[in-house]
Amino acid sequence: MRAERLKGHLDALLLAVLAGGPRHGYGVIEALRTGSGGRFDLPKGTIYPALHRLEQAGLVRGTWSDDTGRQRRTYELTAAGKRQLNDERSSWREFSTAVVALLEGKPCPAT
Amino acid sequence: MRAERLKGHLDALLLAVLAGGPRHGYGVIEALRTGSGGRFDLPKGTIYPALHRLEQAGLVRGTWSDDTGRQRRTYELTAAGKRQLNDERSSWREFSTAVVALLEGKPCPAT
DNA sequence: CACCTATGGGTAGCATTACTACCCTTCAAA
DNA sequence: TTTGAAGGGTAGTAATGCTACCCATAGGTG
Repeated sequence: MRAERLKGHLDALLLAVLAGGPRHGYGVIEALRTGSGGRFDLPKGTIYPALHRLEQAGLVRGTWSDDTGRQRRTYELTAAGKRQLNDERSSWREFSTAVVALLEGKPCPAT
Repeated sequence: MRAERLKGHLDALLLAVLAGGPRHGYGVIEALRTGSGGRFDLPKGTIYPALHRLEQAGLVRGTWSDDTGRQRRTYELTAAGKRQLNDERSSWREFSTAVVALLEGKPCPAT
C-alpha cells in the first residue's frame, strides 16, 4: 500500500476505529491493521502525532490510565468527534464517487 | 471537497484523464471538473507542477504546439503511463476497499 | 483607446502530513 | 541476563497540493 494515498484520510480512519470503543495507541494500530485486512500497518510515528492532533482539535479525549502499574494513554471519541466521523464518512463517499467516475468511467475525449 | 484528500491520488486522476486523448493543461482541468461532476475544480498551481512531475517520470509526453499562433503544451500518455494507470487503478481499488472496511464496517470493539 | 475577461503557461513559497529514525520505560520469557 | 514485545514519545525530512503571483494573446465592451 503506497503510503501517500493515506494523506488526508488518516483522521477519518482513526475516528472510525475509536468509534468501536476506547483504545490506546497500540490498540489503534492493531485495529487499523486487522480492520483493513492487513492493508494498513502504520508506524507509531504516524499514529501518535495524529492522535495528538485529534486531541488538540477536541475530537478525541485522551486519559492516562495506570491499571497494570504501566502508564498508558487511552483515547475515546468526544461528541464532536462522533459528529466529525459522520462528516468524514459522507465526505469519503463524495470523494470516492468522484475518483471512481474519473478512474473507471469511460474516457471523455479531448476537443 | 476538502483538498488534502486528493493527496497521493492526483497523479492517477491525471493519467486517467489523459487516457481519453491528448490535452493541454487547461483541458485537463476542465476534464477533471466535468468528469468528476464538478467535485474537482483544481487550480493551475496544482495541475501544471503535477503534469511536469509526470513528464519527468516518463509517464506523460508534452509537446509544444503552435496551431493558432498561441503556444500551448499538449500532453499525452506514454506506454509507461498507460501501464502506470493500470497499476493506479488496482491500487485505488485496494485502498478504497480498506478504507470502506474501516469506515463503514461494523466496529471492532477494543479488548 | 482602455479595460475586463477568458484562455493558456508558469513559478516561489507555504502548510499540511505521513514517515524514518531515534529516545524512553516496563514486563515476561528464554 | 538478555532479548523481545508492549507502550509512549519526538525531531527532522520528504512529498505534495495550494495560494499568490508572474507572463502573454484574444475578444469583447465601456
